[in-house]
Amino acid sequence: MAKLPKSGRKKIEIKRINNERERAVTMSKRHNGLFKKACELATLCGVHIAIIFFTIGGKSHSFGSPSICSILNKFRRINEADEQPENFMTRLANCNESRLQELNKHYNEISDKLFSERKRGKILEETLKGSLGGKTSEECFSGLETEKIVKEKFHLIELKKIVKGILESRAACSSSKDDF
Amino acid sequence: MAKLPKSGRKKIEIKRINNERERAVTMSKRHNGLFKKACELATLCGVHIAIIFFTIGGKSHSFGSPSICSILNKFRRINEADEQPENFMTRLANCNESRLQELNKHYNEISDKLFSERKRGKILEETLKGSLGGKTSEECFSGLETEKIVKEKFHLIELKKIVKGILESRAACSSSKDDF
DNA sequence: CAGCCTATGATTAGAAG
DNA sequence: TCTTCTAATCATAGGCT
Repeated sequence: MAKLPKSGRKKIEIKRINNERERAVTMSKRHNGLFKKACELATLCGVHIAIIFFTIGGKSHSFGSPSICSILNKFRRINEADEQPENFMTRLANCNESRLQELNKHYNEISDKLFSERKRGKILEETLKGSLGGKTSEECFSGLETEKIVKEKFHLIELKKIVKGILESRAACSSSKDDF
Repeated sequence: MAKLPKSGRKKIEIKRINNERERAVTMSKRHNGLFKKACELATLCGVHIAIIFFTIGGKSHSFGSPSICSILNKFRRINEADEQPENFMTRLANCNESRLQELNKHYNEISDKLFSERKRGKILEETLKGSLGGKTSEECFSGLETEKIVKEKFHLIELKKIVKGILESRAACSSSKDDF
């Protein structure tokens, strides 16, 4: 109570919280935050949105604007329009599913690393340039030139798009223009 | 060309954005933000979550962890208890299929790029160290230490394994676990 | 679990490419 | 559409009630 308010937010790693109590608190906070974001998105952009989630304990929470049912029905109509389901494919999809989650995580990691590495390169270059008094760094060593870096960047973006696409396509090969 | 941009974030009212272009931009940003939040919630708290939304234009986007259909099925079972439509999983699987091919290719590319970038950083560091006369680069800037680089390497290898695994599992995915 | 609090990390509005 | 940049707003970890 009479404690000095010293604590502030700290960076946390995005991985499962094992402490039950801590996890519950985080759940509660982020659950509210997520629904708030969804609500804002619906209002700002006029989208129809539904969110459903189940906690470890099996409780379900949902959010829907204008209503969950209308959205789920619409979703079902679109996706049921096709042919016969195949258990094999279903399993395949589920299987890939979890792997894709992993993949996405690893992708984010590697993406961060590349970013850090590039940033570091920049700092190095700046420092070097400064300490050499005007000489461009290219004159001092052979490495990747700017052009190559730009290309890398391009590939990173491409990869990001693909992963994103895969993750989004889980339900409806998304971004499909369905008219209804 | 390179003018310093003086703009910053401004408070906005949460109401429908009428300007189409502006709305699209906001949509894109907040869409990403929302899915990211959902992903974090799923990871941190182990919840199963699904998000579906439809834009004004009729495009649909979705997110699901572990998978949209498992969550919808569960939800439906709770609310109605009827049949399960998994037809679209077939399309999903086929969709992921080709994307995974792409992904693998791009992964190899980005892998190389990271390697090059790291190499470049090393060269820069060496050069810098030399030109500074003995001072270690750590004294001049913060960057990735060797240990971290090793870890990155590890992640890269892991990622590669995962991608490979996915590609190989196409025909032989045996285990599925839908614990609902 | 829900609230309050603060310092700080994360997100994003606005402008431009 | 998607990225980049900046600066300001927003969300939230950790602590306590």
